[in-house]
Amino acid sequence: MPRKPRSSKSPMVSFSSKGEAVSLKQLAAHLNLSTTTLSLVLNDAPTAVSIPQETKDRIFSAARELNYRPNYLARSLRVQRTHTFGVIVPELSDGYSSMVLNGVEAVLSTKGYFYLTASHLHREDLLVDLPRMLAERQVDGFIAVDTPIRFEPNLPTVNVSGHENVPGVTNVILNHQHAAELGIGHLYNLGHRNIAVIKGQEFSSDTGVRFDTICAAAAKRQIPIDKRLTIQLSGDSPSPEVGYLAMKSLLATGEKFTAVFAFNDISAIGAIRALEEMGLRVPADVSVLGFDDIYAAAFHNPALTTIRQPLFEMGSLAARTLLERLTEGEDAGIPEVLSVEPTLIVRNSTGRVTQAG
Amino acid sequence: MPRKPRSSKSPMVSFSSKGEAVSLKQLAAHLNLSTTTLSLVLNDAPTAVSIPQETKDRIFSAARELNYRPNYLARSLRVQRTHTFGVIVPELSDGYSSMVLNGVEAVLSTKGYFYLTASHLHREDLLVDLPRMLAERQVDGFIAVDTPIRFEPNLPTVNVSGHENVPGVTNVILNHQHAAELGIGHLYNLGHRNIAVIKGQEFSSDTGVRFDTICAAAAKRQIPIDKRLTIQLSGDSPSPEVGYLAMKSLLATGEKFTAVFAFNDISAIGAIRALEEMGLRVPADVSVLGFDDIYAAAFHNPALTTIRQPLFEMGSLAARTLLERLTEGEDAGIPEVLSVEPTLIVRNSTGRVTQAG
DNA sequence: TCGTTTTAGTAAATCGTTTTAGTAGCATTT
DNA sequence: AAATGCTACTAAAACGATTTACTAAAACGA
Repeated sequence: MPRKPRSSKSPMVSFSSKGEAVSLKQLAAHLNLSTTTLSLVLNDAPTAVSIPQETKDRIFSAARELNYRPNYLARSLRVQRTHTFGVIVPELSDGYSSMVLNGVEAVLSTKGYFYLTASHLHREDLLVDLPRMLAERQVDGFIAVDTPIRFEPNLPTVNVSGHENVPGVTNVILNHQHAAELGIGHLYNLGHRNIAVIKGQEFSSDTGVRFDTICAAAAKRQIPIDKRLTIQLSGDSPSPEVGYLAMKSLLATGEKFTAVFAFNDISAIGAIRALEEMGLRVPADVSVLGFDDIYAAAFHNPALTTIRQPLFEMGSLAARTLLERLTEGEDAGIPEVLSVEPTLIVRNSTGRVTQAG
Repeated sequence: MPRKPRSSKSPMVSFSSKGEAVSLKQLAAHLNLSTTTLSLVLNDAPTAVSIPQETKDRIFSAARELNYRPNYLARSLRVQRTHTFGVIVPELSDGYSSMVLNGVEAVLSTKGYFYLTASHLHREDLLVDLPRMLAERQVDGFIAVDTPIRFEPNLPTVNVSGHENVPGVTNVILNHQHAAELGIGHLYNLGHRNIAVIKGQEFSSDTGVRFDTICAAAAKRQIPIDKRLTIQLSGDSPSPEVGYLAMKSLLATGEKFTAVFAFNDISAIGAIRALEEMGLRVPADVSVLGFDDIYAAAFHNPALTTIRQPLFEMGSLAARTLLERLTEGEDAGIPEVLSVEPTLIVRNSTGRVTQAG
């Protein structure tokens, strides 16, 4: 039985080779085949073995000629998978998130995945709304970066630098104890005994462990961290200013110290600025130790000695883990914690202690 | 005619309040209403005036109770709009792109839009493949950042720092002439007459204009840029190293100069490192002028004098423009060029010339 | 009382795919 | 000659919304 005439589309060459998108249905009409056949052939489905090569070639060349582009929306709706992740970060331009994202993207791009980015800016409302909105867009999973989990993780989730123990969430974390050992050990070996510590902002998920492990490493060496030499960052600007202000206020107390263990490179840079403004040279008078090893660290003046976090690797590990959880299924149990190792990078912002503080 | 029995779903209270997603169909069955009615009410369609408030309330509260979440995929497929943009950048962690993205996101998040990010890494294949893949995912438009357009822009496109004249593409660009005037003017006023220039990498879209406008501004002041004092960045690392290497090789030539106009802050920082390694003080012996005003610029040592590009604003302008092109329709004609103004930020890396170079 | 309008909805088509369950025709067994 | 198996396909039902084009009943107007 002949199909009902399709408004005479078939014989026309119709679409210009560089024209608008043509749908599978149009392509099928053009070829006098069913969309079923086209779909099977184009996706190289197992069933397609019975389709003769000649037909396949016809389909392929027509697809090329009419510039057929599958509509991912329709496909995703049908197969219930979007090949898209939702990535939630505090902020984009802090140097930290973008390094992690780089690692995420390096992995995803090789697997045909894309990701939607959303910044929560430390706002509680966004911490619950963004995941919901991303879920409505049917992302296959979440990657959170330094972000508290304020949502029911009913989708596979990996949190980079997450310290909460949420069922269903895999945490990718630095070996903080090792990091503290490296940092305090380095300063200790240089002769420092009065070490100031710049704590992270309250909202940063690393703040707690970072400080605790540093205190433990110091106590272990009989040089407990003095409360009066501890100062906390405040304000959520991603600029060194927060470190600058923190150091200013520490200096104002008049307490003596020969070294500073900063929460991150950004605040270390700010702290150095404050120290130099007071006429203190780095590292001659005060050593400053950073954390993270962002690009700027190596080229700061003085070049920053720092504890390197492998941010790119943490991002790619997060992405690989999420992909695995998706393809392997969760039956095998989901990993709770994946740990990566820090490295001490010695540059010029730390030095041997000269006179007692 | 009664609908065929639906495996007895209707009377059960079924889904737990915090359960899996329920579809509109299920919600409708639960309420003994049609999906049509629900859709009209939930979307507050004009037709819904005839639905009594009582029914509306029933729908709203059931939606809340059963935790109804519209499936954006299905909706987008139907309405042919995804409220999603594709954003194409060279690389994420160069400090530049992420600032622009920040601006983009600030605007999009208030409008219910999301975006997919893709990095082309200056690879020709990705420059043509990524836009196609994003188009298959039915993005509503493109925002490109410092990216050559290697695709038929059959979707509304805005290019930040684009200098090609592609029909259908709106370019958001800095007023380069003004920028060059500010920079050269500043150095000239400080007494500099022998100014070295660090050109950008070949792949950067600003490289050409930046250099030409600088030369023009210098020529206008009778101090034409000497070819032997011009050096070009090479390599696509986003670290200051490229600037360091460039300055090293310039210094190796033995040519004399009292100031350097760098392509951007990153390369300025690298150049300063190279200069200081040679025992030249900045700014006492050589002034260094940066470009962009990334976060690190203010806290570098010495703090960078630089030409500020309003990157955040460029991103948000791009996003606003794209949204407008979408809602207004293209009938009114599309803007070809939107220009933003640079600012001179004077800090400590430039100073009055002391002895003739 | 008859015709019209309003009210309160609904059935079915649609978006562009994938996938399940066939089927018609031919060749090969038994 | 009936049964079986292959080959080369296809019809129709998903996926989960939106939207067009209705309709039955009630209210209203003359």
